[in-house]
Amino acid sequence: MNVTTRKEEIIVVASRLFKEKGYTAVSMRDIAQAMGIKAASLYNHISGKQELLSTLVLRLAEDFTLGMEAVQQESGSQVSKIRKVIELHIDITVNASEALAALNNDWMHLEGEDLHRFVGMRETYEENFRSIIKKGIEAGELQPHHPEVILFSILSTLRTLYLWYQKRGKLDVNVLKKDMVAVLLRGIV
Amino acid sequence: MNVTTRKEEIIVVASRLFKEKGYTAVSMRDIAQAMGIKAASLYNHISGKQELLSTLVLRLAEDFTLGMEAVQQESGSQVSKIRKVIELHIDITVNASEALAALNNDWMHLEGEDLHRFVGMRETYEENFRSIIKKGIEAGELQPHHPEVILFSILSTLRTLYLWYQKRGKLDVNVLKKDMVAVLLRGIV
DNA sequence: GTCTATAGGATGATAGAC
DNA sequence: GTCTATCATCCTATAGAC
Repeated sequence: MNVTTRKEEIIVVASRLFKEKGYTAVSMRDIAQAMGIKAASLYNHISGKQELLSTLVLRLAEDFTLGMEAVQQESGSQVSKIRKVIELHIDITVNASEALAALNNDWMHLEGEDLHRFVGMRETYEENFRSIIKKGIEAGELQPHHPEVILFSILSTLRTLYLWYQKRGKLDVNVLKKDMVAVLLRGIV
Repeated sequence: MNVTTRKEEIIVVASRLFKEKGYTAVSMRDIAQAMGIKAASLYNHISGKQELLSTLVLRLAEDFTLGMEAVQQESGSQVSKIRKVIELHIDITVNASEALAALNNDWMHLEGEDLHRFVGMRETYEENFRSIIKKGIEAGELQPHHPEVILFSILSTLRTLYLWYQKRGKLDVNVLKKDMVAVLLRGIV
């Protein structure tokens, strides 16, 4: 049985093209050609180009939001929560590396309420992460560096993992999680 | 005296707009409007939109290439070379944070020989960095993690620093260097 | 150095036939 | 569900006046 609708096919093809050239540089004709149909036919399945972007970005943003909420409700140490966040990013990267490009690079082309919702979700996510780091410093679990530097250095690595995972992605996911946690938490020296 | 030519003004304005919306989403009309002139007038100073992109990207790529060559010729430990590379990225970020967006996100819109040159420079840069890390592991200066994980985690943080520097950039550059080196080398735990 | 006017083509999207 | 035909608009770039 085929559980993949035509609409979902279009979204998958679009995410691949968006990753390669960016949302603005991809035309509806490009997407249609990659599917072997004409551009006009796309509009039988989707309302327009914007819907493709907002579907890709908001879906993923919700995954991150739900994942972070789950981590926040755990009872372990702050370091174990950070480890869970790292694993969350790796899991999402492995499952949706194409769509992550849109989330990272093309979110600013969202319009109206979609843009507003995304920015809100991203801010909440960062604030939750920041809170874990601050508590970790207070509890003496983390080095007393500037919390923003810690937050940024971890988050920037995790956010761009998708760029690197496909190219060098021969590593087993569990090995990757183990090494990434070690490098990000304990450094390299 | 005014050392800023009209052409340089256009490049600066374009880099700001490219950072905000991406190369493809910025029109010549946008750039002209931001300068208070008409689009056609831009062509008296530049050959076209492509020239703006290739100037921004290749200029910076050369800065990184020269900086890396200087680091490679130093005589210190591998860790001290990594520290120098981190400082190189921070210096360039502070001086050209707008243009870094084009280098990171829009290099794929370069054409012909410019694209080829950029990709070559980037590969050489990564190869040099990888070589420092491998020597560091061999010499026992660095933890024996997968070299690619170390390379990626440092480089992804440094490459996206420009996104974060402007927002939270109240930190003194020397404090930032110190904290960034500490976090990237020694971790946070 | 900037303007108006415009060429020549690409773009997102719709209407209506099959 | 896909097609052809088309619209209205936007795009980069050029020509030529001032």
